[in-house]
Amino acid sequence: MNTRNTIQKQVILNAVRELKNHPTSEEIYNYIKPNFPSISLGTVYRNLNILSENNEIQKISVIDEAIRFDHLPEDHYHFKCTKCKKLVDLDMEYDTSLDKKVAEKYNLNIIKHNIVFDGICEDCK
Amino acid sequence: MNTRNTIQKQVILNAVRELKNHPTSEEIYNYIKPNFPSISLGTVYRNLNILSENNEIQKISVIDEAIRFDHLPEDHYHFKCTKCKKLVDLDMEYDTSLDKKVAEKYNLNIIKHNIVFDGICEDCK
DNA sequence: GTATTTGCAAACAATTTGCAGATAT
DNA sequence: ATATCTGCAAATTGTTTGCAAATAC
Repeated sequence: MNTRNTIQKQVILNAVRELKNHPTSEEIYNYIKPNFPSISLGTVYRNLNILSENNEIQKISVIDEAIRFDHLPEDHYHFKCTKCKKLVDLDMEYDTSLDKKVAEKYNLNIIKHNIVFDGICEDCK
Repeated sequence: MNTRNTIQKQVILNAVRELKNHPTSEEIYNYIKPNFPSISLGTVYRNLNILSENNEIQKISVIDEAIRFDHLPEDHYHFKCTKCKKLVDLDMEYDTSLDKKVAEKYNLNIIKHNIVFDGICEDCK
């Protein structure tokens, strides 16, 4: 947590926030590069990991794709179009009762849950 | 779908079923190797992809880990221990009303959803 | 008989890492 | 002043692929 506030880190966090829709590390790098040509891909990877460990952004893993990053730090659900592969944040209430239910039924300490809906988006219908 | 029934494919499917707890490709390869020394890792990867395309097994992607394989072909929920990284099938009903709710609210064709609960398992408490 | 699959090795893609110099505190 | 971070390149990890020989149908 002893993490310094470098220009690179700020630029990377801004990029994730500006791109919004779950970019990969590579996409973030390409977005930044024109305005900050000296930045290196390694630095992007390192900072994305730090930012997600510090819960400023979230990592999302998608089957057969590179890791994606979500600018929203709080828990929420996602929709993924199986055709165009687009990933979308869903604006619906996080259901804490699910965590409680599973915790009781299986005697586990539940921290949170994630839901990903698969289907076809409006554009691909 | 024009897929031949080779010994390798049978052995690989059996391995996933016997290992049960969501092995990686590498783990499946290592499990098979002693009894079938000529098998190659490439063949394991190829067949795991074919088997999951044919819905005989499922792919699961876990953050910061290799793809894992689930011997259960039908939809179900998972628990992941954030300490020991163990992934567990949860025996609870699949909630189709969630799919309906999202489909209506966002005007999407929903095929299915996945839920992964994060927390600490009994062994790690 | 022939199209698919295999084993092998090389290629590829995504991510991490070691290091010497630069920078934040 | 010094511990952390950067850029760079090389290394590592997970996975795919091209090819000639083997095999399923």
